[in-house]
Amino acid sequence: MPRRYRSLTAAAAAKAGAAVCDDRSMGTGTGRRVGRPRAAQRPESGLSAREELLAAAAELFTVRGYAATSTRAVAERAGMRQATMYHYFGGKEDLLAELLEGTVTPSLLLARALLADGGDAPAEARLWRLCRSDVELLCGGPHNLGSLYLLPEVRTERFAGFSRMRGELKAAYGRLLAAAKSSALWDEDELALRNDLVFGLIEGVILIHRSGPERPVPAFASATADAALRVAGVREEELAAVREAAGLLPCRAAGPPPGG
Amino acid sequence: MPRRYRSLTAAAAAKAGAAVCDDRSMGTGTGRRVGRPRAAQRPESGLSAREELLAAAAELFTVRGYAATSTRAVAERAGMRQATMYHYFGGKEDLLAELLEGTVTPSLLLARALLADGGDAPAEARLWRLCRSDVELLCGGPHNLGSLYLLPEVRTERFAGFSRMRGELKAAYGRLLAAAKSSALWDEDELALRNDLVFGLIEGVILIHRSGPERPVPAFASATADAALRVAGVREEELAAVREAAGLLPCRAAGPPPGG
DNA sequence: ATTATCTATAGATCTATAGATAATGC
DNA sequence: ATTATCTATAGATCTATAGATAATGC
Repeated sequence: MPRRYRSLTAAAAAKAGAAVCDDRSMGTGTGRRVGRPRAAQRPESGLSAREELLAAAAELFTVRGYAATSTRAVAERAGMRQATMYHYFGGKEDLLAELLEGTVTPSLLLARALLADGGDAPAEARLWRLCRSDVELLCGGPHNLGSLYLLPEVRTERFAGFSRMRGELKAAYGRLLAAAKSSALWDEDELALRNDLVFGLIEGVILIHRSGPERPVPAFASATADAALRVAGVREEELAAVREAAGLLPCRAAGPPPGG
Repeated sequence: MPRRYRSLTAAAAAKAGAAVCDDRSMGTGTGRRVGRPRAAQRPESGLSAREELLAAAAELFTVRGYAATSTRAVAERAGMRQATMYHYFGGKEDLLAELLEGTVTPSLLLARALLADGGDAPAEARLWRLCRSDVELLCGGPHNLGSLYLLPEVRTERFAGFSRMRGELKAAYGRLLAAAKSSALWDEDELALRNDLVFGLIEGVILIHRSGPERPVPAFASATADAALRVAGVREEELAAVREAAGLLPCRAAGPPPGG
């Protein structure tokens, strides 16, 4: 079974897979494809046209900016003419919505799993794991897709689905925080404050990471998870035990822990 | 002497003051102003035309997005026609550059002052103060100008001045961190890592703050500074002393400490 | 005379649709 | 017949400039 959601492109592929289950639209090696040939032919990328569009959008939206990227720029980077994009997506907003949901989905699934059946592991260890995975997923991809979270357009109704998912993710951080021993004496306000601080750290670090990309992502993600637990009030001398316990957590419902 | 840089508009005013020293272009109460009257008259705002443009740009760039905001939208929100904007600014980029530099300047000035003559206060206290002021300045204004830092356009040559200032600010965080006792045993890599984590926390918290604006900004800024010191490795039982020492630091070269 | 504004517009986009075309599938 | 693509384009922008105009200043 192939690893899912390993990179952002893979996440997009998994999402696309729901709509396109057979490989009619995938390149199958030879040029034998249904439909009029493209005007500008390029070597097979191995991606479906839909995936090529998402990959092009991911690059252009993060490098040039969403509003500054035209549908023509996306389509031509994906190897087709501007109008052809409308065969796959209703417009630029649909591309953005799919990219956003594709990046938050894996973190959200992990968060749900950690809340549901991580009963035996301490909440601190589960929080550490969620922090590390979140940073690893967003810093591990080729583009800084986390920066798209802040687009003004995302506040509009069109992206309510994504906003809801992101809110649920933040709430999961809050629930793990509330279950940690370090929060035993906090009132409701203090809990909400620490929730904002931990979530702000994770998102901020994801955004800033591009300034020092020479650091290996897994080590950076672990160090960020350490920092999040410090903000959560875990004491320095307890951190090693938390990391230890987090290493024993399963990745999802089944399967070996990654990086082990 | 008026307080400078208190709000973003004030910062813009101080900047504009360098070019326009007399108040020819300010409304003086009556409608007696040089030049053709505006087509759409509005009540006097008390701001110069230049400041009205900056204020309009701040609102529209943060709410709708930079690339999605037209020069026409900025000019008309400022109460003038689109072409008139070019009398004051070379284009949209000049507006953005001035907003960016106006927000980073006060933090940078404080950082320099804390590095230069904070010799008697411990580095931890100076770092705490810098963190608090940085959050207070950016969260205290009416718009989320911090989100403009992440615009793809800011990476271009046009904004090299701002990028340099922001780099200097980050370096100042790093120098205070290096001078703190908690960093005594760190190697160079660990120091760079903590620098990224602290800076990421501050910027991330600024960006995320809008989700819970019911919290008073000064308390939030202090709590964020606490969190930054936890990430810097300061132990829980030392935090109160750091806050105490930070409270004794002067605001700038002269003048009473604010909020005292 | 100087200044701040206006109106008008050329030229360059950009989005979304209509309708044609060149493949494969049956 | 179905599909994926193409070409062409209408209509709606948006930027930056040219040149006119309506105030005050001297």
